[in-house]
Amino acid sequence: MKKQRYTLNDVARDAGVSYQTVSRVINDHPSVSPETRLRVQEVIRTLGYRPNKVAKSLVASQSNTLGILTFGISHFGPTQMVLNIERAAKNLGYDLIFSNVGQPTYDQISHALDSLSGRRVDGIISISPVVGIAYEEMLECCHDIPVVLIDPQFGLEIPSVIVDQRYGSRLATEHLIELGHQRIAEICGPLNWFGAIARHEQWVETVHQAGFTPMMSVEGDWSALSGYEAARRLLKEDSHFTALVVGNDQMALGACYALSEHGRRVPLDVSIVGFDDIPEAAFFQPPLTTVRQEFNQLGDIGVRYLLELIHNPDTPIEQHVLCPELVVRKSSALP
Amino acid sequence: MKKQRYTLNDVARDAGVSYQTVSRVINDHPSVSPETRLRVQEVIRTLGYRPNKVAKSLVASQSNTLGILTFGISHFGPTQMVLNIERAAKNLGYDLIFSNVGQPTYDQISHALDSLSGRRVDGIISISPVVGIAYEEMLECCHDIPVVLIDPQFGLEIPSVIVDQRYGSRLATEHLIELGHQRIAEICGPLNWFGAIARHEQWVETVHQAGFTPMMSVEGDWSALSGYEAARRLLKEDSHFTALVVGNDQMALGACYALSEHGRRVPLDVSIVGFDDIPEAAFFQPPLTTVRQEFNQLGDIGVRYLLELIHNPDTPIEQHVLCPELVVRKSSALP
DNA sequence: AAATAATGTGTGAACGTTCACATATAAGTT
DNA sequence: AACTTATATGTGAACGTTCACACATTATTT
Repeated sequence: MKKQRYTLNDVARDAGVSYQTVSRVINDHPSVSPETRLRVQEVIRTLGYRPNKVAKSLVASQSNTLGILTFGISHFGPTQMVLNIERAAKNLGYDLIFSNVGQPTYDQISHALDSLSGRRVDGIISISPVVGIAYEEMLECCHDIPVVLIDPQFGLEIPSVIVDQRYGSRLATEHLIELGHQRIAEICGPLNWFGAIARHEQWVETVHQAGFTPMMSVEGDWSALSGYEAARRLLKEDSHFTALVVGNDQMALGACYALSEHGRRVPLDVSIVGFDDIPEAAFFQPPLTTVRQEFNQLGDIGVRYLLELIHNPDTPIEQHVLCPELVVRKSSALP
Repeated sequence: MKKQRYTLNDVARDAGVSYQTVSRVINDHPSVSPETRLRVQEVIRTLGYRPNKVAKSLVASQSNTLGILTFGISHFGPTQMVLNIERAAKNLGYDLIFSNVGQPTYDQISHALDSLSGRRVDGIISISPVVGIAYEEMLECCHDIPVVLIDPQFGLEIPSVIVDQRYGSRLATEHLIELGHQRIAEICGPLNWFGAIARHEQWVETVHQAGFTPMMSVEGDWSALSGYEAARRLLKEDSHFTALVVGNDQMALGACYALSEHGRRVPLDVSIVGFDDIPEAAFFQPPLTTVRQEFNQLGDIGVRYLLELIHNPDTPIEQHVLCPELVVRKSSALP
């Protein structure tokens, strides 16, 4: 009943050669005569034989598999990156084992890494924008498997790819200041995210540098709902702002809604700048001025870097930095 | 330099037992004396030994791995499902190999399936809302690996989990008709998606059943941009509609934008109903009336069903059907 | 003509596990 | 005292590959 899985030996028997010859055919080894090669290929086709990659991995002690570790991919950025990483990996002959971690606790992370390490992945790419465990502890769990971090803390001596969040935040805030805004409030992302911290700190700094005082800042969780609630709190407690820097586009949407609920028009009464440039941002009402991050590139570069590390352990450790860019639309205007 | 990977034998040597005993300790086999067990566990800890799952898979000819096949997860639904499937699988001790297929062509799909099958995944869960290859061909590629389809065509004798799209579409259209709308247009999803087809057909049917004639229908690609463009075409070519059924929430956002650009107010001049209930939909302006789909449940049920099929091949083949539900907000009103 | 090189093919071992046994000791039963 | 049963441990084989060789055969050089 159960359909038999064929092996090298089955093919070898049918083709009248040894298993080694079949192996050579599969791996495109040159020293096989054209006739034999053809005959073997024919048998492979008729039998529907597929090489067992598990066995291959065992003997080669490399799996042609990459592990990807994420900390919640419900957000736009991580999702995009997972997709791009998968594509980049597939193009280079690697499969992807996907592991998401609900809470960035030591236990959960080390368990996930153990699992990947047990599967003998050749490398791990970790989308770790969250304050979780120290990189050293992470490496500990991975033993000698190379790891590339995406979007971790800025300035670490770790193989990683990051977006210059401070630069992006400065772009957003300076844009508002140049328009003439002086009373700028903020809705920031969860402050256990490196990116959220960096943007928040830079917002404070940029406002100060312009000679003004930062107004109130409320923390959201990236969701539109939290943006809505944050904006309501802002309106209640420190409502004289004329501009609002928001940690991502979804929260900006929620904030817009809260503002219009209170009769504050965007951008006439309040200017708003978001972050990410999700595809929908251009169709918000009004279309959202935002800071674009090239998530696709992040993923691509990350995979490429990881493969370099795998194939040559002496690849220098560095932090690839990408620059975000300001996209001006209609949600920001003169005060 | 290269850190040695330890094996059963290394642990056995250090603990002064045979490799088999170590194996027993790892697999919680009962017949190991408490002292020996403790001693072995101690050695495992100090050595930092991790069992090689590749070797285990080889001998057990099962990998504790599930393959997940997607056809573009940039959309909200698939993304949610991948996350949930991963969580459900992890809870049950399975890892996930993630494979995304750019274009649903036979070559790409069969290549992806070959790859999964070569990795000896125990089962495959395919988020296949797209007219791709026939299920029979798919099974062909998978040999005897169980497959569960998520969101495929309705009414097939295939292990699958689907949302009753026709029911959802009827909900949306009837809601508009009950409000008094007679001239209802549509922006549908790409018509190579089963869900888009079902919703479209049901829209036509429901409008007819009410005694009216369906107005123009334009096809989008699920993106807000395509919704915008579709609405503009609608406004240009058949503009007397008072209501609009849109294939998903993103396109609805784009459509709203196009309408307000043309001075048509939502819902005063045109009512709009979307699909999906993405978390942002409640914060559109106006908040979007939409049909909610429980993507989380889809994933959960899919995994559970797949595992049943894996453990008991005689599990009856069925199509789990989930019902969507209408969420009425402010984008729909009396004409 | 003999020595060397290139080509095609086959053999044994290894990768790190688990499975099916075999064995040894201790404990319980007739 | 002799048989059965239970417990704890060890041994050989197997999973399906690849690697490092060894061995023919043919082609090329000296």
